[in-house]
Amino acid sequence: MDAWLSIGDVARRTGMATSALRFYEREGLLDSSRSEGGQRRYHREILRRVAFVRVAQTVGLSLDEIRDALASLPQSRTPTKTDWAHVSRAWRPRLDEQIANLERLRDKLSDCIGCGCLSLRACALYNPEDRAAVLGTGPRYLLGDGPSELR
Amino acid sequence: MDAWLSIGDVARRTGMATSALRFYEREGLLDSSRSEGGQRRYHREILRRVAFVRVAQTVGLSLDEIRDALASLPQSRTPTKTDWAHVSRAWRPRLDEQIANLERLRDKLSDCIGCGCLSLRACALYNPEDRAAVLGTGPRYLLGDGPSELR
DNA sequence: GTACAAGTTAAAGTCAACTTCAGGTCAAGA
DNA sequence: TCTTGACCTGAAGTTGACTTTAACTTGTAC
Repeated sequence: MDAWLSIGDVARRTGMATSALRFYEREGLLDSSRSEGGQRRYHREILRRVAFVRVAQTVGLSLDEIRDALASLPQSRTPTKTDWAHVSRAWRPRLDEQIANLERLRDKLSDCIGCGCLSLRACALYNPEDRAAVLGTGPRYLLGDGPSELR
Repeated sequence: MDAWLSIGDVARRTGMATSALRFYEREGLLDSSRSEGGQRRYHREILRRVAFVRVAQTVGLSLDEIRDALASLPQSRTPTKTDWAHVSRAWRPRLDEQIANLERLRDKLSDCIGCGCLSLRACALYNPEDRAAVLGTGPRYLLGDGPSELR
């Protein structure tokens, strides 16, 4: 029972594809040491880090934003639960805002379906401020389309 | 004051780029007749159709889904307000579900930030069912990044 | 000691929804 | 008539987050 994890181990335990783990490393989100032969060897701490990335994506952060968030963690020591809690606290208002946007959209929609207008600027729905109330740039996953092991 | 609209007219009046209008036509979302010289000539009805597409996108439908929705409109006659209202009525439960997903995510997040866990499957947040609660595949627009005229 | 699963890389491919480009043609006002 | 802006097409490019492929190397179980 070795102390390190191979990339396959991490993939199995996080549900990520190995290609995604390598990609995250290239993107500076993850780090690894290497075996003599050049294969990746991970510390268990990596599991929490991957979990953080996954959850952050679910909340709607881009990999760039996640990288920044990870960079704000203490470099000198292994992050504690408190450290993780601290960085993820910023997500809450973000979610609140997304919810509020959707609710406004829903309410307008109720009005506009009633009148059947949908007529460009006359209609409150046809408003660029509301665009991307729902969508953003982010992971391509749809429901039920996550990493294979969890499917 | 001609009865038809050129692609530029439609672009100005809907806020879409002409390239997007041509793209939608290739994708079977819009239709046009042609001038003698081969330029697109649109009926005023196109404006409502474009509005429908835009609003449907805001709600989170893919162009594929929008095409299907448009196909369900009466073919033989020009759609009435009631027809439009009918197809867009299906959006409401969709929005409700998106909002519910986000709210569940937010509540879990509150719990999990409290405990600072974020520890893979032990944590309620690390759950593929919740993936893409926030995001979907859709337009690349971000807030303030809509068609140029409306910017 | 050997087979074979698991790992390595760089580069190219995927997807959705468009935009941009190159190289032309059309149409409307002076 | 001429000029110039608007329009045409097909093909290639863009973005983010990955996956796939090809060609090769490592590590481990028997």
